[in-house]
Amino acid sequence: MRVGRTVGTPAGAGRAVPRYVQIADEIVQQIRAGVLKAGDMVPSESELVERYGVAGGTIRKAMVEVRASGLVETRHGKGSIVKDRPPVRLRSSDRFRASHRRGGKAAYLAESEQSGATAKVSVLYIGPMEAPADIAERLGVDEGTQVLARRRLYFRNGTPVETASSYLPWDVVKDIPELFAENPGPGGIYARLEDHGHAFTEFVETLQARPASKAEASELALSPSAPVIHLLRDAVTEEGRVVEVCDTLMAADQFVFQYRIPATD
Amino acid sequence: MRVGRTVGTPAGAGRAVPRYVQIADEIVQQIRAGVLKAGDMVPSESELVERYGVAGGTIRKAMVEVRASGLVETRHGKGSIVKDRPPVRLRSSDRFRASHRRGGKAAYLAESEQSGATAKVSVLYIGPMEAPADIAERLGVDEGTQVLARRRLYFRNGTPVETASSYLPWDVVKDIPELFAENPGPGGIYARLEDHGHAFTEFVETLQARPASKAEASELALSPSAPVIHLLRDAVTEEGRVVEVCDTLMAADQFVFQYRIPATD
DNA sequence: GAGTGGTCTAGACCACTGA
DNA sequence: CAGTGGTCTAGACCACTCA
Repeated sequence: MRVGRTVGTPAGAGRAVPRYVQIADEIVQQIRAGVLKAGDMVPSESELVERYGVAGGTIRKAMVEVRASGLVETRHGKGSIVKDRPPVRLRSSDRFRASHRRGGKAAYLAESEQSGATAKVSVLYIGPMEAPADIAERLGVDEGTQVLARRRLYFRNGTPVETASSYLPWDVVKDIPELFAENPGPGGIYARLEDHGHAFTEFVETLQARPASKAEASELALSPSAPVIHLLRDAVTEEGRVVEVCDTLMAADQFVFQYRIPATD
Repeated sequence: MRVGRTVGTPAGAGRAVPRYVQIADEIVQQIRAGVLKAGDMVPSESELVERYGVAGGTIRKAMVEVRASGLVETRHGKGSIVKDRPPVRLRSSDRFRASHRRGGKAAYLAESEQSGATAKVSVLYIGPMEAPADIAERLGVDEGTQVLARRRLYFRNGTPVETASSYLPWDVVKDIPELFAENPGPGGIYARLEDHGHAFTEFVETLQARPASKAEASELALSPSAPVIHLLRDAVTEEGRVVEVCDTLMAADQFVFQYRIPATD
């Protein structure tokens, strides 16, 4: 099949930056400049083919780039829509201050109020579960031991931004009925644990950033391989016991993390 | 042009998972399983075309996926090589313990020793610089004010993993000649600052993950849009003054962060 | 059912690498 | 120079969305 480069510009020719990158940049610029506003539809691929006078595959690659910028969300039979600019949320280590719990605010809602965004929590599952290996190790129990799992999905302005799974040893939770409820009451589950004599000394958070898997991307409505933050938090009591492990996965573009590290020994 | 689906499996047909994803997964599995070891070349694209009996474009897309996994590095006229598995480095907030500084170890080398990897630091620039806006704000000086900048590039096993830029107000550094040296001596620059009466109360770290820009990707030898961690650290003294801001950019696949958060108020 | 994105093919031409 | 990855085309067929 004799094609393409008989007419027009040379294919991979003396051009430094590929055509599809140029096109992607132009589209991204239009969004940043406000020519395309949040909620607007990006022109359809066939329309872009016409406008730029290139083949469909080229537009296709350009749109992959545009999606990678995170400014756009594409849905199959519909098209691409310019996303609301994610007003990032500060996730401060201060959210674990004991006074917040005594003040009756759960960490999540306490923060959302500050930034003035609509927050929603959807409970996916609360109940017994066999502890996965990594969680079991952190809780100091054997793999497969029954623990209480609390899986939630957090929304912000209607879009899912975070999945969180808490795991607690059964002997810790069995006498605390609130921990089996969707809403554990003022101050959240940490406040309930404190009510029952579990005094915390520290929380240990471990984070890692990596590209989202396909499954994670669809759950958080991200473009595949957009960065996500995987965070594991151990809640440690005075006895040195880990009474909760919280495993959360976040859309990286939605969060900024802040930690205050005491300089004294 | 009548094509493809006259023979073999249907194109986008009743198949749930696209062929290129299947192929990508197979290749990734081979790497994870050790069939392809670190340093091995992945078969060339034309070889894969033959082996899987698909068109070049399909293999091409599969390889994009494989690259996104971060297990492979592709170079133009050469091919794709299986990367050394990044032995991730734990970046613990404990590295700022005062006892480490008094013990004479700089934070970076103190940690590298633990994990037994070859570390190298390359100094890119040490000298005066006009403070960029965000840095100036954190230091509490006007934008454009002269500050001391210390730009370094950190290597691990020969590959660059982190760029770090420290900024210090000029009045703080002008009497501390060690801060102008490539090697500021035992305990690093924080130890020198303490020697000169700057007692630290805390360090505040702010992190965000995002895809690397093209420029950052090339500086850190990453595939473009691989995730990076952008970390800003303020060093706060007893007087409440920020005497250093450290701006670092890290290849996300090389680091795990750990923070201990005191539960008491 | 018209329109949109998603997958795939077959083939051309280019740029880079290394013997 | 031969071999490899990178860009591009033109066109087919599919699945999803929505009126």
